[in-house]
Amino acid sequence: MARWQPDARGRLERAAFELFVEQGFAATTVPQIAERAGLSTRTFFRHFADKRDALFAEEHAVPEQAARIIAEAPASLGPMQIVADGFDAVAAAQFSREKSYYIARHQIIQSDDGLRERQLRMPAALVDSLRRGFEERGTDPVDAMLAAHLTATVFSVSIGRWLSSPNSEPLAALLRDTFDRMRRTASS
Amino acid sequence: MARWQPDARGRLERAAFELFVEQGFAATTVPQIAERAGLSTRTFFRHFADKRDALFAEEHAVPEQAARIIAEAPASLGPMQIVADGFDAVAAAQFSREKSYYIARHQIIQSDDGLRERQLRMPAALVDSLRRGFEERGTDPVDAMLAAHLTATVFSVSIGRWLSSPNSEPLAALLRDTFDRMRRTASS
DNA sequence: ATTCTGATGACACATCATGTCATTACTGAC
DNA sequence: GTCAGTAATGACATGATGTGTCATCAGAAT
Repeated sequence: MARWQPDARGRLERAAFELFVEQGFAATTVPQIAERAGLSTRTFFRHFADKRDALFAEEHAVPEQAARIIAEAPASLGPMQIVADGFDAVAAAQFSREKSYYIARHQIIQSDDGLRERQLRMPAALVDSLRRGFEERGTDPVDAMLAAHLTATVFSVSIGRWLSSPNSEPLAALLRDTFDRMRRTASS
Repeated sequence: MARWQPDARGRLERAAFELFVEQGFAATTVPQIAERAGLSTRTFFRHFADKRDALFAEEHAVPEQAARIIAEAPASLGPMQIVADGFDAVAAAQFSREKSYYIARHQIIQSDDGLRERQLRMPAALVDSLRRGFEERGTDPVDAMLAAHLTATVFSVSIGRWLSSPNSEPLAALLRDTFDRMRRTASS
């Protein structure tokens, strides 16, 4: 038998999410989270840089998948062609929990300034990952940065549309539609 | 004679900037900033929500000017036309200090995770301001959001290019060039 | 004169975040 | 088998952050 209960990080994540739902983000303290997870406060800070981080444990998944897709794309394709072809794969692989979870999480984030700010790191990390991927294919740095920003915009706007209603269209359809509208807007 | 020295907020801003340059952001404490400004720690937190905020005192200027430009634009213009016409005015009104100041400030920000995250609020606030402005003109909400993101992208990328070298082209030229390249990238 | 207002100081306090050392189970070499 | 090494955790101390509350005092309003 292991000395400690397994999955300390996961227990902390779940305890934090539960407490944020029950009491709100600002009203829950790190010692409370640690206690519910059966761990010490110090251990919480070994797994997360701060209280907000417990809500962003999966933030690396999208940038990592994006980097893989770009690295594996045929050399003949330009950045925006790769992106257009990748939407379905990302939509299928990410956001695999129940939609109500993402909506609840979104509500927590919107309730707190610090969390809203923290969330801005997600599109920023996606831009970074995309830009690096495009640059490694030889794309001009400015063009790579622009393509990265345009792609992150499509994701941000699509996810916003997806979360705006429990009955919205599937994310993959929203990504394609937002991409088309982005192109039309850019050339208007 | 006034009871207190004037411009407490400005003195705090300058003291903070000096100390960040001298010692680095992480190594300077709020009591140090307050002492150099001749004020109490409590007064610092009356003017700024946190230590990082002292570096972002001017962050409202660009979104406010953007809102004004949109509100005053002829009703016949679409969002991207307003934006294309507004670059020169923004470049002329903002960033009026010595360029070395913005480069030094940029270096401080890049040196600290918390500051990098804090900086992400600037394009986010610009997106918000632009989106609201476009929506008030009757633009479809999704199109307004997309036009806002595209515009913020042009600003972010242009400012990045401008700060990347002390001898870069003037910001206004970079804005126009980045805008054109963004349009080409979007339709590639 | 009196009252009101607004900025500041002083103090207390909870929380956050980190440094440091001890503890304990698991691992692997011998 | 034993023993040293490693990794995760606990325990404790501490500096920094950020806020609530009340007092103080100059100038404005009346």
